[in-house]
Amino acid sequence: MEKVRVRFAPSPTGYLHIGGLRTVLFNYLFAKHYNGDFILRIEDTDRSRYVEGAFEDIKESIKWLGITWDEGPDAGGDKGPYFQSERLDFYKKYAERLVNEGTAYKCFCTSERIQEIKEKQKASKEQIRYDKHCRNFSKDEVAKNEAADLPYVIRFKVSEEGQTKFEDYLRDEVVFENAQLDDFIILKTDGFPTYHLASVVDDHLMEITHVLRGEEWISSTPKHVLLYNALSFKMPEFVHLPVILSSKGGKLSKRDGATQVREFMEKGYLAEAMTNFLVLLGWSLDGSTSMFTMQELEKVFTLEQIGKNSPVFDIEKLNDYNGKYIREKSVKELADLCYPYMLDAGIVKDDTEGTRIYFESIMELLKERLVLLSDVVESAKCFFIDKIDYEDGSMLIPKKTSPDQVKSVFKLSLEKLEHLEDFSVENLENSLRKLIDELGLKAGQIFMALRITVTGSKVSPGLFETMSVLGKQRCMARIKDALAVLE
RNA sequence: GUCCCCAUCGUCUAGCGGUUAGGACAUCGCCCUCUCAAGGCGGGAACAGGGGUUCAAUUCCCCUUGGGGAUACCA
Repeated sequence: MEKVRVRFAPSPTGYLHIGGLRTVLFNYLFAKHYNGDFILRIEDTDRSRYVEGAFEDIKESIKWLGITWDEGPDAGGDKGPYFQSERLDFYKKYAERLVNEGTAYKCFCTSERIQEIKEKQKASKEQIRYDKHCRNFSKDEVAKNEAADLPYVIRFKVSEEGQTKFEDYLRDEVVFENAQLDDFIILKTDGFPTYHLASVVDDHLMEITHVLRGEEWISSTPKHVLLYNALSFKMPEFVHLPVILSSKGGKLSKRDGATQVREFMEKGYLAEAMTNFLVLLGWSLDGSTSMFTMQELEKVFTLEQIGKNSPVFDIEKLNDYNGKYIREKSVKELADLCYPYMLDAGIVKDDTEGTRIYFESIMELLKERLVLLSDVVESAKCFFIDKIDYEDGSMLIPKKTSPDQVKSVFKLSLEKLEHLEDFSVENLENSLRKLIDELGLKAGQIFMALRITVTGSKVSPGLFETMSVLGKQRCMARIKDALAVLE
């Protein structure tokens, strides 16, 4: 088997979409599985849609998963350049060759004229397509237009009969009637190629063996096939990956929440979770294995197990993965990952060793409870703030408990804690449980009152663990504060 | 409208003619328990419909329906 060479060819017209990242993953895994090359090529042939920063974002998003490209921007390679805007001569050469051979022609129609016929066709409910006005110009007519310096595009001359077919790896033969195809443009007025020409020429020149791309390309593949044949290029294997759908129907869009890779990074999704989630969107090993490392995936990933139905993006599942991978991290790793969120939120101001150590002890408690790294801000806040707002104090009184009972518990707790030298989880639990026994109260209620006192929330890690981490000073101060509010 | 693709629990999927149709997420119940998680145990939940082919169809073929995609001098 010849060496596998695949490419991911994004256009820098926006930040990388989550669906694009999946395409990257599939390409990469396929290449690595067969010891092949993964190439990154930038399809910047639409100057009007260029978005500043998109190129950087695409690179960063890919690298986030730990994926690198063997050839492409920054990596180099002997099939470059890897920006299509720097390869204009190639496209021009091939376009002209097609014109000379009579399989393409110059079209001098103005966009106004095209617009006009389109509207007419729309009104009479005809198929919308080019009317082939310039298709059969005589040499003289063409020469006259050229002499007049009229701007032109180059169109591919599609046969009016017959069919164009190709093999798609996932769905066998796909057939299109040529009559359905338009005389599509391959070179624009500005001398830039359209996607069709550019990708075919580049895939050939870069010796791409397999084209793994989104399913939305199926309907333009016959155009590519026509080009491959006209240019006598060897056809790559086509693998059209089903697109990721929204749970609300249709393509994944902003209305579904995050769609850009960047947003997931910022919210604190782990690359491991994203990789796992994404690879299982349309691929499965055996229907039961659900956690893979990148290395394992490289070993087991093959095309045979790719499904052909469009999967729905299920954020719940991604969240589940994220929680699982968070729990697999060491406390140290997790603390490093979470600390920037604390800094960003302004909850911790410094990055001293002391704060770090304190933060790690907090992470020990939060580890089991985080879904997103960014959740740390809300959960860890109470460990850093100076005062907790108890409002009018009513939040401190659990159901079926009187204010007096709470007050006496607080007072007695203070006494007990005062004498507690070692604020260990064990000591805290022993002494507080003993206190409740002595008073003949229900543990749940009292612990809840203390929890709210100490954390300001009804939800927290274990009370004794939390108090132990907070330390004697803070706990006592907060109970005193709470007591003051109740008095 | 036209063309193309797809079709197993709510979701991701296993299944590649004969299975009590399996797993995961979500959901529900129970256990653990100071709340919330995590964890453990258990429950409900699917072959879109109709024709064929076959001794036998979830599985192969056709139609219908449903969903998706494409219809640009965008990729």
